[in-house]
Amino acid sequence: MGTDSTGADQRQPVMADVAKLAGVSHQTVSRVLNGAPHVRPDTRDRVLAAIRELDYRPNSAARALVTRRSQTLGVVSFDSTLYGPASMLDGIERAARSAGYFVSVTSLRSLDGRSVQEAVDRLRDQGVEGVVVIAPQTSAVSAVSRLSSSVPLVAVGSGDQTRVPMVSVGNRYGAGEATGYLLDLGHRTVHHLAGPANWLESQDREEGWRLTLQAAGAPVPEVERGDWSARSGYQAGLRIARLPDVTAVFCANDHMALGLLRAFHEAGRHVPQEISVIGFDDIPEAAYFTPPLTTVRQDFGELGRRALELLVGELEGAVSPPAQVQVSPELVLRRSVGPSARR
Amino acid sequence: MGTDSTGADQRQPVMADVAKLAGVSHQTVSRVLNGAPHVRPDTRDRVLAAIRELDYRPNSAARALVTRRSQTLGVVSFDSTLYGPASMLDGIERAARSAGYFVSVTSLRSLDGRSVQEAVDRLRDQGVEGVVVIAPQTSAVSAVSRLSSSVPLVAVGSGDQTRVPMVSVGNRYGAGEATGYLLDLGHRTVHHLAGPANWLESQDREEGWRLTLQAAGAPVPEVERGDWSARSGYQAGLRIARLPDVTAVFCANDHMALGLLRAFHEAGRHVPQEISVIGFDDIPEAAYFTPPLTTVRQDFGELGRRALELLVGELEGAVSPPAQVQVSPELVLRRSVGPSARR
DNA sequence: ATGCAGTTTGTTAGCGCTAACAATCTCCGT
DNA sequence: ACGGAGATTGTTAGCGCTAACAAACTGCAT
Repeated sequence: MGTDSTGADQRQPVMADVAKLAGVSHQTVSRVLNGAPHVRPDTRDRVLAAIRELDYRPNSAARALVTRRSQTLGVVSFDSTLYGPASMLDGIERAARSAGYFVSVTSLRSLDGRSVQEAVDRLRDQGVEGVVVIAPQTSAVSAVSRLSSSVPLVAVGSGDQTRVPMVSVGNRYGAGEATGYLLDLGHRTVHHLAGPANWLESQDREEGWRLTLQAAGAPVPEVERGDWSARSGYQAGLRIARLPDVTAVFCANDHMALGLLRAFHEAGRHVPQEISVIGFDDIPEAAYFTPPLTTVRQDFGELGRRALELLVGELEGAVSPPAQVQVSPELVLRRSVGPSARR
Repeated sequence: MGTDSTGADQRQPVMADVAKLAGVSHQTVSRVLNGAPHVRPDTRDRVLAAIRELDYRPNSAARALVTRRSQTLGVVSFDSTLYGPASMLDGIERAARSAGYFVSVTSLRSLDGRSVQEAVDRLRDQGVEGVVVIAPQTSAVSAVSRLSSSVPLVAVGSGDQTRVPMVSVGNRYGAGEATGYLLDLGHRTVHHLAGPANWLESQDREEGWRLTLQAAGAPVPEVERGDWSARSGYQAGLRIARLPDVTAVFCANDHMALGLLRAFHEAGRHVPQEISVIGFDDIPEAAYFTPPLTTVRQDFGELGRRALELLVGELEGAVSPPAQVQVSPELVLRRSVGPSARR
């Protein structure tokens, strides 16, 4: 580019350029930019005009350097391809934006302690003011609890007492609702297709299911286990379809329920006539499964939003007590459930 | 926190602290950090030891200020809740990380020109070195082309000649493959459930479908249109199920195909015996639909990765020609397709 | 021994911004 | 008309880092 014929060089304008053009000091420009009081209206106008004319953009690095605030939050996500994490990320980003923060993401393949620590460190090195960890696995949660971090941190996912503020869904409650609903329909008991053993969501949902059965005096069948994918649900479904006395299955998520439905269909087991199926999540597609899936709805976006609120509170508010926020799930009735065939 | 008994204050250590501890100048510390040549090994070791001891972290704002490089890239995404955008974002983030960049996201609700411009501006204000726009809509693409931006920019999505480098999937090709496959099976023609009219993906897939029909001399039925959601696919499916002569439908994405399958099931139209259905995307669940969905696979992650490569090339390489990269989709055969019933 | 090339380290000057304080300027009551 | 409280602006000093140059030190050929 070089220097053009007017002699003005092409470099980005800085505050001093604006100041000169407006005939004020750079500090006054700064004051206008930051909405400081005691700037005379016509001065402000001149400054704003100069800013517009030069298309001036404040340098965020310089500002961050002196204010020690980057206006940026970090998110550590796990496989943000999945509907849940993706929705949370979305919720977090939107909430962050409206609170005036940027969001820097980093996505993990595995949630072992080292990876989480690394991710948080990386974000911290970048200068984020706080971090949200989407931490659905026990390993991640314990990693987060142990985290040697000077950055405010909030976890979202399931989970119990940790030192870290946490937002989670009432997984136990939701699982209990689903299980109880099936029992009320006359099913002698309810089978369970659980998620991976090291995920908190799995554990909580399984526990909610188990406690409800026990409270009702129903037998507790052996748990089947998948990895959240439709494929694993399908495989588990083939196994379950061979068991003669199954009349109801509660799946730990909708994707596995989809695979399960597929397997039952292939095995000639009719849903809901012979077997009732309930999922968890209420992904947008669940209503269009064959048959439409009864499921436990959780609002991932809300989860993300709440997590962000917590973090911003910690950042800007005084000292917040390590909070534990719960978002309640809700049973959504569709056609994959019916009364027990064997009364 | 205040000051502890040793008199050392609690503030984050800075380069000067490391320098003092290691008995060198701060510049030498900087050299070690940046891998500059001409540092004696034992000096380097002492510096590294001091860094470890103090748990020193370079201040990224200070570095960015002086180097004019933020090591951060921006991504403008549209509804990152959807599988496609989420996967691309994932691919972009991973590629960025391995190229040494951070990723700052911002997610849009609508892709009109103003929103895109605003998002890019926001990212630019934050100091990103380049931007990837996940821009599947015509409005976004034209917005991007018009963008008054001093930031290197790459678009990912579909789309034709723009001034902006772009990575896209061979939508026309994939749609042609799907349509041709159905024709080869003896279907007199193929109906099409398209996506929103203002999405480039929709347009390209529709065009691929149309051209293939025309090339084969098949009649071109009226297009049905949805909004990508299973719900809209379901509604379109109810309409299509009423048409007597439909034997094959090509859907512009898998979610709509799911809704379509549901509608056909309810209408008593058997897939694939009476009607064949092909989708687009190959989401992980497609293999577990009832029946399993034949679809056109596209590798979203790869798309994201390529986009990032392009951007980094532009950033670090000399001057890159405005490239147009295409990723080829692939037809995946499953049971939702059969020979025409009406020969 | 002496000088010169190359290596290794240190010193200085900003990057563009805000915080803190200093200097003016207003306007009012007296 | 005069003092002072407030409003409005300007000046100075960094934030923590890297770039550019300067200084000191090494080794080896002479």
